[in-house]
Amino acid sequence: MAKTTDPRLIATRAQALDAALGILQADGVLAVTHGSVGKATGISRSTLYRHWPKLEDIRNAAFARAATGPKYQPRTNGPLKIDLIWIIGNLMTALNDTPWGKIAPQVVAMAATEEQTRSLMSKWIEDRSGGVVAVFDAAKERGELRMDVPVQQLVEMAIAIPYFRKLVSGQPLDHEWLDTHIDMVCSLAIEQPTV
Amino acid sequence: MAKTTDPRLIATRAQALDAALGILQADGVLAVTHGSVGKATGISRSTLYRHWPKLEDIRNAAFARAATGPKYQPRTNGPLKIDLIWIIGNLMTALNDTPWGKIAPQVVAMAATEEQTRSLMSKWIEDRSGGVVAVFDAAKERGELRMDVPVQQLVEMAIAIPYFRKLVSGQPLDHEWLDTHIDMVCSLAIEQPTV
DNA sequence: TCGAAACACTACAAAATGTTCTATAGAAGG
DNA sequence: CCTTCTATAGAACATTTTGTAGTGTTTCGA
Repeated sequence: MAKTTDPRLIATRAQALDAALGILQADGVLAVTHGSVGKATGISRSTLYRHWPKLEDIRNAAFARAATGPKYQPRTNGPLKIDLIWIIGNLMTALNDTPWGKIAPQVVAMAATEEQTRSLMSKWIEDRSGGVVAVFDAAKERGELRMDVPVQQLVEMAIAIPYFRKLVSGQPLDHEWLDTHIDMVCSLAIEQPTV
Repeated sequence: MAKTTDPRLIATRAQALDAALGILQADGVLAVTHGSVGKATGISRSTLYRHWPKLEDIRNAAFARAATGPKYQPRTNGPLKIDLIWIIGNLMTALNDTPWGKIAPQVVAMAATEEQTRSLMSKWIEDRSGGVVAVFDAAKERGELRMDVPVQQLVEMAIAIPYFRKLVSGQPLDHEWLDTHIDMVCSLAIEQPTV
């Protein structure tokens, strides 16, 4: 909260949140408490309470830490298919291999009852979909897109399906899937040549 | 567990699970405990412990109770668009207006760490997608479908997007959305007339 | 060097958790 | 109607967790 450059403070927070993130991935958001983080790190509970007075605080902070990562720069040179494979491939990697992917179900659940968590999730989704919007907008500018399908709907489709597989159906997100997924999106988005 | 016809037992379980479901919707899965359910119903903790010895048991039972509902009979007469509006409209209603929709985020989270919850969720999804599969299969039989898009992918697309809106993006599932969504699915699924 | 802040440690009250025991009330069957 | 079995309520208890407060020590920054 209070901005400080004190290295002790910074180190403590980083250490605590790393541990919290680990617990989050291993045992779910229920298991993340001042007590469990203290036990995992050796940081005393009183210190943790001082940093994050409420339970949601430390949990949200752990979520936020998971959300930090490289900013994804969309390719928008075209053609659409290549750009999409790039940006959705990045999303796929994030869901498969980063902490965010592992804790996504926990975030979704807590977002249902916690305003702060919900805004954190919205922000993450917005960042992601922003890249995809850019890709489609560029394609539209190049005249690659059909006019009768709104961009927003294409974006939602491109993102919703990998999320659904990750959160709900549990089906794999691999390169084979990625290809067919992108093909589907493209066949909907691109002006069909009159055969 | 032990099958009994004792009306006391049946009444107690029903009462407890109804309360658990209410707590689940109001405060999330964290809040569902033997203590909270006991306080809400007047049932003593010892009784609740006897019915559901572990915490996950009572939570899973509440989830299962939320999943009970009318079996959705898909229309498969055709045309595809009408059938889809029916079946996806039903899904929309379920997500909007039934307990399942309200607790879905909690189920997703617990499924990440609890095997039993995961299988419960899978079953629900399977039931749902089964209806949609039937719709597309019937359309295929009627020759309404393009041959180059696999049915499984169409099903996933039809279902994933409403789930994504419900769980993640928080955008509304209303009739206006339903129409555009179905249009999109159809335009992908149906043989385009050569204009 | 000195003050301020971060930290560890302890103590403690309150609540929750899980288990066990007893007594009572209701159900089922002869 | 009587007997047996089972479900339930309630109390008691140990254990753990949670939240707060106070004390002394260490470390940072000026």
